[in-house]
Amino acid sequence: MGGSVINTNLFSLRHTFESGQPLTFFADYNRSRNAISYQEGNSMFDIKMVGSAEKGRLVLNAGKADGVRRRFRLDDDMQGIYGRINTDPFMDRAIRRYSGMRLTVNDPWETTLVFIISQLNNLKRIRLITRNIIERFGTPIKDEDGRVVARSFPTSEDLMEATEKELRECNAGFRDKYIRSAAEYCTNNLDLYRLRGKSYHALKEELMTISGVGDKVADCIALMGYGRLEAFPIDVWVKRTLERIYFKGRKRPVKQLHRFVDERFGDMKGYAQQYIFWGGRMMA
DNA sequence: ACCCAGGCGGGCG
DNA sequence: CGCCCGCATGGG
Repeated sequence: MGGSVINTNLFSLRHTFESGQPLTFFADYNRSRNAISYQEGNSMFDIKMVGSAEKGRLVLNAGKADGVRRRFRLDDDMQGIYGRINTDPFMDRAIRRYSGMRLTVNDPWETTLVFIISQLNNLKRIRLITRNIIERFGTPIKDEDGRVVARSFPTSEDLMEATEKELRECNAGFRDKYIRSAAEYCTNNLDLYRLRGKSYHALKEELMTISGVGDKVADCIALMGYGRLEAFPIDVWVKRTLERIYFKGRKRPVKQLHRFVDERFGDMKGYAQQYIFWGGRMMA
């Protein structure tokens, strides 16, 4: 069952959960309990955070500790990462305010689906659509009495049976065809789980062969589905924030922004992006 | 009414 | 290559 405890340094369950990453679209976070629960495969996770973000502990009522360590990147050296990306007053402020916010490690297919849904969309609707799809196509998980207590995230194979009409009913909108096509393609043509060893650029190239996955979404998948910290997805928020903080509010082509962050944040770009994304939204 | 959201594919020059 | 357009849907 559970019962285990993980000691944490510079980890905030709340900021991690509220920062718009794939897990946050289907896990349930209770702010007053400072606890989350979610389904992963056949296992249920129920995790409560105690103590401060600087030094705290995670109490697992359900779920395995090693999986939690990996999912929340608890072995990352945040002190070192902050030292690397805290390059200016804006970053300093974002790091202070969201101290302990981690990148999460998510399943490649889940991440792919979520970020296909994310295009031209907002966090609230991404969450709605994701939940609808899980509810409709996820495999039911039952208790001893046969009652459905949860549903697992639908695999690509599960989603091959989804019609465009059904996906529209999940509020997917024009993304229905991308979802269908990705489900089939990732079942029959591209095994996402075999891409883990590839270089960042090779990985991106493979991901972009999926219809509905372009440069930005591929970066999101690389970062949050494969843990590639070299990835720096630039969405409208990140673009605006970079321009505001580093270019006096002048519009800059995405290509130039990529060169800028490559130089500035180096191999910790991915973490920098998460703080710029969330800090830029919340501290505008 | 209009604009926007963790963009992408396709068509055109 | 780059540019421009349409795309569903709900909220401000």
